[in-house]
Amino acid sequence: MPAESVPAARGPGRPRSSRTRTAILAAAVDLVTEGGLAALSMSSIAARAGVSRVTLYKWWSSPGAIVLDGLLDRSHSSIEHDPSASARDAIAAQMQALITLFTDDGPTAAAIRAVTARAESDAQLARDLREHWHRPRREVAADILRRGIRSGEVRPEIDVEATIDLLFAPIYHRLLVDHAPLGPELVDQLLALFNGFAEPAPRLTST
Amino acid sequence: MPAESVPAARGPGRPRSSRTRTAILAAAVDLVTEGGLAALSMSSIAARAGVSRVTLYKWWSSPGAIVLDGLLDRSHSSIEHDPSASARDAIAAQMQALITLFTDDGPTAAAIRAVTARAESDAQLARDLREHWHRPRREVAADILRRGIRSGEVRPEIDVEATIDLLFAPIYHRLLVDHAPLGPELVDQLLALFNGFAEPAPRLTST
Amino acid sequence: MPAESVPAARGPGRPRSSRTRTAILAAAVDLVTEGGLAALSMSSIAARAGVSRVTLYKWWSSPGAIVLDGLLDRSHSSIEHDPSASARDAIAAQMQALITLFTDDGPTAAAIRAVTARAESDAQLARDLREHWHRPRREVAADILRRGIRSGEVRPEIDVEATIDLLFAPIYHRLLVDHAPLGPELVDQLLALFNGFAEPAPRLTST
Amino acid sequence: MPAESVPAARGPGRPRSSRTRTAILAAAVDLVTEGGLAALSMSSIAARAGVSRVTLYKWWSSPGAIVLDGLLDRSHSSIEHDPSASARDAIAAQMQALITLFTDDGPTAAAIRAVTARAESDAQLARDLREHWHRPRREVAADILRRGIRSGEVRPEIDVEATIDLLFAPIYHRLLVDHAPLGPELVDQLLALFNGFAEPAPRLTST
DNA sequence: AAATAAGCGAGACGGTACGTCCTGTCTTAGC
DNA sequence: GCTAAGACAGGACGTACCGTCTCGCTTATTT
Repeated sequence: MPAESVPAARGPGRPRSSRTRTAILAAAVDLVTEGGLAALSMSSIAARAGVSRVTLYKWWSSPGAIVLDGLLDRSHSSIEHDPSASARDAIAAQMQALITLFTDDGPTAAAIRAVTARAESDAQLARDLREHWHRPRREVAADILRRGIRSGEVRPEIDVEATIDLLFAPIYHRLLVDHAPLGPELVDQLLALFNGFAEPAPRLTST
Repeated sequence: MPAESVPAARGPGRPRSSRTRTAILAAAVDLVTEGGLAALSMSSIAARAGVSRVTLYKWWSSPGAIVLDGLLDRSHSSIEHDPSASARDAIAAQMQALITLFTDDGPTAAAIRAVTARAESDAQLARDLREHWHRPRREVAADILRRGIRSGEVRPEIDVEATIDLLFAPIYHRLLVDHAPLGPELVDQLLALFNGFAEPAPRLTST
Repeated sequence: MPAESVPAARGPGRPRSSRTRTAILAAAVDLVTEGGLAALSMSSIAARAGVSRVTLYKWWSSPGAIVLDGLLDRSHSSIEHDPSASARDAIAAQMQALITLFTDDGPTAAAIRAVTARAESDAQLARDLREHWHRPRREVAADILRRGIRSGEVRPEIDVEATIDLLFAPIYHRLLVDHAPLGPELVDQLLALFNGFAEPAPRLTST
Repeated sequence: MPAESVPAARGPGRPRSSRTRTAILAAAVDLVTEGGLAALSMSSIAARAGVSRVTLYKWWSSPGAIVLDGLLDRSHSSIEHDPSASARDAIAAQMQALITLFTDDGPTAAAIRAVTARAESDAQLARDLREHWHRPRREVAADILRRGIRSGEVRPEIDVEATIDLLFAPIYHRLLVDHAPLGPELVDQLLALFNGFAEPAPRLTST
């Protein structure tokens, strides 16, 4: 149930109202921001958006799917990165961007928390979350790391997937469990513990 | 809503049935193992345990609280460690134990997933989960690290909290998001990326 | 789904609220009086009675069943008759009573119309209507006729069932189709066309 | 909403498809035969007829109106009678024809039952049913009775409307309430109880 | 041949009702 | 005083039909 940008081939029949779609996504994100998952139901979204419940069921299968769509709509561009930066700076920028998103953009943080929670009992939603949120972001990070390996900035023997988990999972973990504050200093704290970047000296010998 | 071990002051009236408590916790864990959060409700637990719904409300405030109680009952002993081991071995053992718990003990994995999900919209449950599950385990890890610092095995400039997140969050993240398999090899993959252990010999010999 | 007068054996559990039952039956009859079948739904009855829809489903299976119950509650006594009257007078009284019920008691007329209409597509309701409304009334009429036969007032060769249809069906037909006014004069008009009563002369020869 | 036989003034624009009308009426009657009123909806008729719902709304206002149209289309000719027969035979023939229609022609019986039921909450449909089904049939019966009065076969003091109800209402009543079988023997049973025919010989000889 | 107009299918949409399930509370009886 | 049984209001679920509203295509008549 990802966000579709194609406006459909335009056959017969009344065309889908774009105002409706927008209102629904906004209502879902607003509700989840204010009251979390508990405030989220097909009924409450429909009421808030001024829309019929049937219209919701027509296009989405669950409240979680709507929130995920709203989430993807509002933050799809955050995964870009500067190709000229060093691997370390690029990874740090990604981590920083994620933390900023979670701390400065309340709706996004609430939406991620809610969708992750709902995914526990909704396999389709779990799949969509993985495919449309985590996978693109992990691929960007993986690209950065692989480019760093090729350029000698990153040690070639690292496990890329484990590295991404090592650096990014703590951010999600703090967002979900809230056992410690989530702030910008976390980036440096984590990177200081990571030994995947090659030291200046050995870098000359590689390549 | 943590597990109470004190048998209550024993006033007048019919004493609380321990058989009932056991049956309720077992029913909750069974249900969550079979069907996740979706299968879990006060009604379904009461039906499975052969108990009145009112009894549940008398002692717990939500299905999540019951599952958490069941979870704590069945795995409270898993956080012990051998004081004679090296810091690295002790940390690795903790990580390994957690992974084993999640991969070999279906009920525990299901319960953690469910309680974490429910905690998104239940502040009290979130607090109990942090206090009774995460905090004791983090304290054990913190002890190991601090002892390592004192003995010179662990670099003293590390941030202990960030270190615990770095090493354990990936395990929870894989359990929840399921983007990559959760297996015993993850321990070595993660530790290989961690530079917090002071190494007598030059790192170049590792590989 | 007939009206139960037995107050149930009184076991454990909260006893059924009699106020609720009364309010539901009244609401159903009121609604059908004001707007006919179209105004009648489980939802509208529940709203009018200030009661949860679930409570309705607990005790009745359809709006029609509720109206029938209300109907039986309000007019169960109308089928009595004076055993000392002549057969002709007793039958006339029954016919008159039915017409009066339909013309003077709007709710009853509306309820009978609605239940008969709904019975077209609800076999259980049709059965209940036959058993609890029509059958008792037909039995009273049959008793009168059979007593008349024994006393010589009624010709013995008549078909009792056909006679009851002949005399009473026109009343229901006018109520339902409304092709001609339903008034007290109909009783004499119909009886004037009926030849089932024995003439005064032959009466002496019988017995 | 009666059947129009005039092919319309033929203005500009695409003419109405007669195939469509036929398919719709057939679909409505089929549905009502199979499942009664409950199976009848604008949606189900449209689906069965392979037609758009909008087309239905263009020409009819309700499912009941469609069924009535279908009913009138299929049985308009059944009210003719032989002018040379006696009044008694002619009335008996009308009664017999109605019973035969209801017992041998399932679709017609189902349609009458459904339309009568729906008419309870649809004043326009009730009017159309009276005007286009009952009134023509009652007029034929009234003609027979009035001709009988003129010829001396029928007693002049009878109330014609009441007589028609007396003889025909039982047939509709049995069709709707189904409290007793509807069969050809009913005609003689009813006529034997009717004293409206002037009899030359003394009634005692009948038996 | 083009313009005009109605018939008609496809599809979106708000609204209402359906019957079911779970929640949290309350009321009774029994242990 | 713990517990089971049960009644109840409230609210969400997912589905069905309602009636209305665009659309775009088709089929005819009129200019």
